[in-house]
Amino acid sequence: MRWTHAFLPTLRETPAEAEIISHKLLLRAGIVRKLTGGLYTFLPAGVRVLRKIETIVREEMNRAGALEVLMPALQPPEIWQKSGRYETASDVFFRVKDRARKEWILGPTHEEVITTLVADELNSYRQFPRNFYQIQTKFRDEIRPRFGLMRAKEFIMKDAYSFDCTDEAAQSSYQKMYDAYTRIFKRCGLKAVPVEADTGVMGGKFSHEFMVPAESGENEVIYCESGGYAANVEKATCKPFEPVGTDAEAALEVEKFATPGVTTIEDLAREPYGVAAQRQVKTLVYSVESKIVLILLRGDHSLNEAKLTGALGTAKFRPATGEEIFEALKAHPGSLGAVGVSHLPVYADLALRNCRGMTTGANEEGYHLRHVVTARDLIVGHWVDLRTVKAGDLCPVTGEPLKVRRAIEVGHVFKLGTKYSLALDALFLDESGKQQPAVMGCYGIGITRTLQAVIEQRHDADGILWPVSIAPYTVCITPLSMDAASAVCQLAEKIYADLLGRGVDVILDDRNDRPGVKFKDADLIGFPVRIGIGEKSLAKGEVEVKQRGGAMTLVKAENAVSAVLELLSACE
RNA sequence: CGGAGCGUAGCUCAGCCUGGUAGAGCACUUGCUUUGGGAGCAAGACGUCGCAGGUUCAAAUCCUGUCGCUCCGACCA
Repeated sequence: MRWTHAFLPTLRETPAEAEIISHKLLLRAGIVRKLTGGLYTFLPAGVRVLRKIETIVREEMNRAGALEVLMPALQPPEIWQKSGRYETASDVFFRVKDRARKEWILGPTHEEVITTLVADELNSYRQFPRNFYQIQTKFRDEIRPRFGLMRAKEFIMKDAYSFDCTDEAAQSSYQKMYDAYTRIFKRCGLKAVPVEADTGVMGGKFSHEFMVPAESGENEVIYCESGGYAANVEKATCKPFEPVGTDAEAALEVEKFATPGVTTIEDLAREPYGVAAQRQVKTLVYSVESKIVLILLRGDHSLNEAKLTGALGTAKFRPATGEEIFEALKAHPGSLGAVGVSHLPVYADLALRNCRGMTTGANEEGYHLRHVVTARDLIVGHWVDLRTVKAGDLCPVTGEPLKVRRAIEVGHVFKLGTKYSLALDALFLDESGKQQPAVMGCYGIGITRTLQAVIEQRHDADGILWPVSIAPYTVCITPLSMDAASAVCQLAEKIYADLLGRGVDVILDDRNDRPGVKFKDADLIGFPVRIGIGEKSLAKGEVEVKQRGGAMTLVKAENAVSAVLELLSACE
């Protein structure tokens, strides 16, 4: 490609709309342009990167035995009603109506579609296992699109769906995808780490997210430096806490004491009371599908709503209002407690188990209760893990202190089980002639998000550092004169032709611009290798071969092509 | 949906407080010079100041409404 023929509109200044570095570089390097919030046009260079990522994904999916299909973006609401997600996922739907005023959904994902296909086409255990994948534009009515391609209304996703006859076979399908993902991100030049993840509204047994560590990431990952444990904060657990209190305290009776004006954990922790937060029981009141539920945590711990969703079996909950709380406990927030409460369901975090000498609200303004023994004084219906793990907690595997960092989710693998196959009748006859539901898994990669994540992870002060595998062009030739008669220009043309002949994605910067402009643009766009041809070095028969972000070497002009080919293969 | 900020040339922004002929830098066009890290000089083109009302002799500027964008939060496979 000749630069003058390519369309590479680089920006010297950063558009005001971009906040994070990858978003700024997407715009400055001429990869995308915004149409409106959450909707982007991919410019030619962006399309080239996108296609290369897709090619890597296709190669690895095919290698793992998956088969490519292409499903409609437009979906009928009926299949969503059948799966039960018409309600639970409705917030993300873009809906459209046809001329007969029938409603359609722009697909946010495709479990319902693929399961419908499988229900029709696969009827015998002999036809399994199967894994179908597609690369498709998905539509989600995000509450707040942000950071360019990171969270958009419309984005390109690779999703794969596996169907197996047994749980063990499904496990093996899951592992194949997990391994394929590891290879895909590596080939894209990304350091992505698999972490244990919450399954959320997808449902299912367990899942892993592939995370790219980045300050701008929207997720928090809890990890152990030993490498033995990593999980999304929504899912993360830690080594169990030792119960608070002593055997002597177990014998003390509950005692009400005056705490005028005390309404927070911090108030009670201060003098004159001096009750350490970990000695307190925090009482939260939630409205769960219109019913009031109490949630208890240690005073120094905080609630993890993802875990609460799992414990309750529904995501339809919210903190109760002041009126609801008063109606339920005849007390206001600040003095709440669960001692003696038997008329409401109580969910308590495991860290409270067998604690003694605890203090909690008395359900009476200005009073608290001390010497509370959780096993004796609380009527707990459900002991569950409800706590948000934080840095410094101990690793459940090694016992080392855990750390936390932010990350971008680029891939997610789920073991779904039979939720969708049962709902949408993806049944088959097993060897004994018995009808069984297919065991499913689903596996997503955000293609457009991956593109941006690469930039987020690979850049310097001058611009992007594309890996050879997905760079829009792998080699940029920068002649410092465009006088057609000059030796510089003629050599540049010769090397350009040679590299093209070798199948290299090469771009020749044939603009009649000053060298500074060419260097800045090449660095900004981030071609992995640049060949500089100028009169000075050419006088000695040499050209410059420079790796983006790396060293520059002088090579004999006649060896330039082989030197570049060698460099490219060393990069892969 | 709550909070904050911003909408003026293709881009970055000034002007607004204190109403009075629409500005700068970069980019663009033409010419000359320049040519190893975003050149210089000269000439030129580019705007219904987001939109709609209102106040006023007069509105980019003041008031009201509205739309859009960005950030924070809630939310989110």
